[in-house]
Amino acid sequence: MQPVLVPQPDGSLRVDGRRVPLGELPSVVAARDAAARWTWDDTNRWYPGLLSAGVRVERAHDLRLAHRILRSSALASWPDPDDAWDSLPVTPLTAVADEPAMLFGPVDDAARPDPVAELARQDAVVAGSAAAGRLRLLLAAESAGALTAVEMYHAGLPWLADVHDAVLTETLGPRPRLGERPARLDELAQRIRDALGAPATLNPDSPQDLLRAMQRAGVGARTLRKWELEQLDHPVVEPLLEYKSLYRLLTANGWAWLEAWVRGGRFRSEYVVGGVVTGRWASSGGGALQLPKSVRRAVVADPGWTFVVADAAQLEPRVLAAMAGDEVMAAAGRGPDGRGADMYAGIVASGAVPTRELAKVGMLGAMYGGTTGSSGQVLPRLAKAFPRSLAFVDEAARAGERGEVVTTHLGRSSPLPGATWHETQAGAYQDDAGDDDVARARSYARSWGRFTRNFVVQGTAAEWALCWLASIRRRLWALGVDSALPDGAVLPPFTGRPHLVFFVHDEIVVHTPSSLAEAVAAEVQEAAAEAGRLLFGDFPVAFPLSVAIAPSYADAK
DNA sequence: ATTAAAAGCCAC
DNA sequence: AAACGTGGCTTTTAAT
Repeated sequence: MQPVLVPQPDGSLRVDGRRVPLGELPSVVAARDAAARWTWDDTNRWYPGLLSAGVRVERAHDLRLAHRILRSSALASWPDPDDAWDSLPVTPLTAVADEPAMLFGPVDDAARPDPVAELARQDAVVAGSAAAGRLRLLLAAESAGALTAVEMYHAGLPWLADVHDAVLTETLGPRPRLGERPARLDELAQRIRDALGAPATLNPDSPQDLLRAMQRAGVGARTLRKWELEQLDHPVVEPLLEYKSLYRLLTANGWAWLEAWVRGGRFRSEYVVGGVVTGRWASSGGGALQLPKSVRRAVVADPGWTFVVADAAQLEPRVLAAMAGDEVMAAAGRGPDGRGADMYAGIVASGAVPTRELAKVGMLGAMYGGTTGSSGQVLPRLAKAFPRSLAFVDEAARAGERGEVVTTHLGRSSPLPGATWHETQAGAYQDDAGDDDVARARSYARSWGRFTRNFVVQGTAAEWALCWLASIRRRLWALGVDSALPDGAVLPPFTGRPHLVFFVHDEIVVHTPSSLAEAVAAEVQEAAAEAGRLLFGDFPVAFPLSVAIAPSYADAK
């Protein structure tokens, strides 16, 4: 049930006691029953090659990812000092997929630690935990996430380069020759110079030059931040803000981006599972997690296909309510029919605060540690209406201020503050400590408290999202039908079935044959309910989604 | 010439 | 209104 891939010195693998030449791995995997949990050092190292060979894996155990969680979890006690598993690098997907000869990467790496021993060690650590069930769920979800991330890279996000190019041309003007400024930016640069009475040599791309020119013109700006410029009353503000906005589009998602990251009608950015301390995913290359709304028009489904786009509404406050056991706040998120409604509207309906906007900034402030402005002002009212949730995040913040570890619902623990932090705290208790030493220590402590306050919520929301993803992935596969080509050949994974193509923290995009879109939408809904049950059992918290079916990502929002 | 930091904006 | 969490990425500018 749990075959382990053990790299051998001769470049082959040992699986279930049998020697398997690398080239035979796909057929060995394909021959096993679907319940097998494939256990390996690094999903990124083995799974891309399997997918390329047309073999999908249902379940996996990623030893590297599991190790990272267990090593620092406060819900487990790890028996050994640091070893090779603590510094095992993740295999970059680009290294595996770009080079067919490297389908599985090099295997004869003597430094690779023993996966069989590591699995036994991890099993023992989990079994010895008082929260073994939660940890098992977390490890399973993390590993399923690793499979999903590789599959999304394999499939890619459908991307029409000509639509992207049209967006750029409409906004910036036609693509200029190398080193030249697009027409629209050029006009704005001239308007900026005119408004400042600056010479033609003024380059708005140089913050130094620009700020100096603005000071000479008496604009009164101290920085070039957008929000600060918006406060000013000067003719340069409007063209400058426009320039900055277009410049951003050009440099971050312009023609160069298009050429670098879009190939064959697909955008591929590598997801880094667990790449954020809280357990959120990071991404590498192309900035998948910051795709600006302006270019999402280019995300267009294949002919005959469409997208199901879903995002979890107010995920973090719902997660907070559930982990804090706050029935009152959970009720505010269930709505009149009990199936889930706008949580901020529910908070208003409860009488705690007068407007939705205040409910929103107040809850965000509670989860981020905000103290100023309208957010700070409504906190006392929220604390009175929802004492359990507010006390929960406050306790996480206090633990952080004391330099302690906090832990998510399933058992991912925060790191400890570094040496500088401790030195600063110690500095406040020196005999010769001045007011500034004490203030700095307090500021550092508060800052770490904001981190731990947010960690428990963001981290548990990431766990919910992992379970959601895993459930969607499994349901889509079960829903799918194997498409056969006219000659009877079966299409490889994901070329004929609905599949995940995008994920950002609390939002997913499924690329699906149009005929299955409604069924996919229903499964995505079911998966959200399942994720809630997996994490919080019978606790009555709702996780409603907003779901849209549209052939373009931009139209789904 | 190369690297690192700083500033700023994008996403959630 | 502008301090209040997690990141990636690009450019300019300073440092080596």
